[in-house]
Amino acid sequence: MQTSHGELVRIGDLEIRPQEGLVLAAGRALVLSVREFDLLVALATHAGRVVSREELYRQAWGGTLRRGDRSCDVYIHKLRTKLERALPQHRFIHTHVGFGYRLDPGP
Amino acid sequence: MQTSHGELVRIGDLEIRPQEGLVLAAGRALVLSVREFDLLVALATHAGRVVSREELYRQAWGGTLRRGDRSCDVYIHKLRTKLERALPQHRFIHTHVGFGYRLDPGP
DNA sequence: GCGCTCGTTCACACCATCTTCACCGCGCGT
DNA sequence: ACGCGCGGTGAAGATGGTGTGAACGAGCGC
Repeated sequence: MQTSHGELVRIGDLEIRPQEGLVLAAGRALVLSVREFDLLVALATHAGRVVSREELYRQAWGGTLRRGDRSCDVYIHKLRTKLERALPQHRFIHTHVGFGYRLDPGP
Repeated sequence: MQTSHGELVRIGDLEIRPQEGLVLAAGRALVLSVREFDLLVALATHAGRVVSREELYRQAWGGTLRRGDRSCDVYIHKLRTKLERALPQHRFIHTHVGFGYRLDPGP
């Protein structure tokens, strides 16, 4: 997938710069792998809304999510870990069982 | 049942987004299970009118409601609980004994 | 080759959900 | 008062979805 589209995005204390492949958490740079970054961008472009795994996979991986493929879940976990370490006071990625995930800066 | 059809629906302070499986109560995301969500959508598509259990079951579960099946009642209760917690000043789901339920934003 | 990161896949644990059951109270007719 | 139908409510058990750590191999730079 292309990671170079879109403009600067702000989600709470998160600042995503798709053009540069850079994420700032409260001003500090977050070290993300390509997949992690693409997944975050996919979530961010639908911020506040619930996004299905299928959609996330399309955007971050490209192609169709095969049934049984857990890559998406695993990377959600990796993202959560890094976001939580960077901004412990927030909860960004919310699970909606049976629907997907939602990016939203919680208290 | 399909949960992906239909446009945005507003019932009082409730905002239902069938496409996403998301419900906003006064702007805040409401966490609903798939069944709860489908049931709410079923009620919402007939908002203001009394809907029979049979009809609700058809829409939210698919298939025919067997006599003795209380699933519908149980999930009405779960929905009520969550709606009441989110918007205590409203009473959304009204029981019409012998007929069914009606979704309506009360004071 | 060696060490490293990354992406994928697997296995297992855990938790939300769904169904069903039991029991309760209420209203109604007898 | 009694029985009965109806709906409210809590809980148990089964199921399935999700969280999470680890193993594995590919690729890359040294």
